Amino acid sequence: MEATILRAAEGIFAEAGFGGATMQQIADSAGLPKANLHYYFPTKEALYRQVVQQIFDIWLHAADSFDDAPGPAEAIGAYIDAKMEISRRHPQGSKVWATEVMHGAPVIQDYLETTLREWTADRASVIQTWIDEGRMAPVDPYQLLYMLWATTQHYADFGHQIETLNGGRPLSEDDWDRAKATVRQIILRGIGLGPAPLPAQGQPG
Amino acid sequence: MEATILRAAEGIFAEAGFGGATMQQIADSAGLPKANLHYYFPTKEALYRQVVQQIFDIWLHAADSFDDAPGPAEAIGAYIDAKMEISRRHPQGSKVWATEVMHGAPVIQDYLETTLREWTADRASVIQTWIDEGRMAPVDPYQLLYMLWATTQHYADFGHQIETLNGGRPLSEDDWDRAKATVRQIILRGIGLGPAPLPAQGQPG
DNA sequence: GTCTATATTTCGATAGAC
DNA sequence: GTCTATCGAAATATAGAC
Repeated sequence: MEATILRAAEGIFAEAGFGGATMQQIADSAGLPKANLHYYFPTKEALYRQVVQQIFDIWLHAADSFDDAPGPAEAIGAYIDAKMEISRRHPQGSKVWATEVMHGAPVIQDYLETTLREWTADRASVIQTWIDEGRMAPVDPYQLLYMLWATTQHYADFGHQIETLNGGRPLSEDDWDRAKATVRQIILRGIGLGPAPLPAQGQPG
Repeated sequence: MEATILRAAEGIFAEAGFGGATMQQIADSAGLPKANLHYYFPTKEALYRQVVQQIFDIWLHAADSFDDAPGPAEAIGAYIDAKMEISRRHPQGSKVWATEVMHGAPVIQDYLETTLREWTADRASVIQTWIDEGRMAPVDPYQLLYMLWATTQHYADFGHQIETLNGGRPLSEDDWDRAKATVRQIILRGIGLGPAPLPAQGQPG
């Protein structure tokens, strides 16, 4: 029963944000009277907190793809694939997270300052080691991580815009494959792990 | 007077979203009685529409950097710089736009289907021409544009998260320079317009 | 044009029967 | 555990004096 409510709440919070969502909408979406929500979750904020926490856990699990790889190309490539797949399968959760952060993380600020900060520092350290060993191009590890998050989550958070630019149709299987491949290709080549660049050309002007 | 209200509204809408923002908050932020807002803007939605439209115009102006350049490296590099600068100077506007799109663009769907669709198709066509002429690596132009939007706007939309991971301090001048340089470097090298990749190495496993 | 006061609606949350 | 009915607070929007 909690799961039913959480699923409905995730969708409504993603569509309307915390302030815009109403308990009535969530109750209707879950097919329950409004009072039942308050039976399982004392307040609207408690329900919201659970929804955000769910998404945070999904993010953290994507780290496994990163940690289990032998080198930078495999690690970052697999991480991109994992994050893209999450954007595809849990777009609503990603939107709830994005909205929460954009509003200053009033509910999950403590997670940002503890779990996420440690997670990020650890991976940045691994990336720096690869750079020091000459296994990838020297780039700021934090900015690289931000780019990975930005590019992959964009397909969830801005999915509506992408769908509109795709002729109003959801991305097909092929569209998703092409998106994944392009992100992987540009990022990996961008950090020195791809094919050779084009030969220099004279540019007018 | 309209400008004062719009400036205050942008901040409140960015912090709380459309549903979470109240006319009272906007009035307080603007230093006006609530009734005056309704004198200049008939409804909350009309005020919100103006705020979103303002941001949309700022986005479109960033296209000048793209259009005025002689080739792909200059065009995309200048576009990244322009978009990063917008993220720095107008982070609230970017957040309002992001929230609007995440909620399904209920107010500006027509802009997505007309102006943005045409803008995107035009630039994708230019990129495809550069690819056909061998002036940059063959990548899906739409996915490249999405990556440019995602990476640059991330610094505005997720600015709070970045600031938290930056030790709770706003990005310094140097931080912004490093961010800009990293994004430019990775993207440009990622589309074949940078230095050579690292020599292939044996990877364990 | 600007303000105070208020009408009207809708929200989150609860009471209490079953 | 589940429902109907409702309370009290807060929201948008307006009326009307100045």
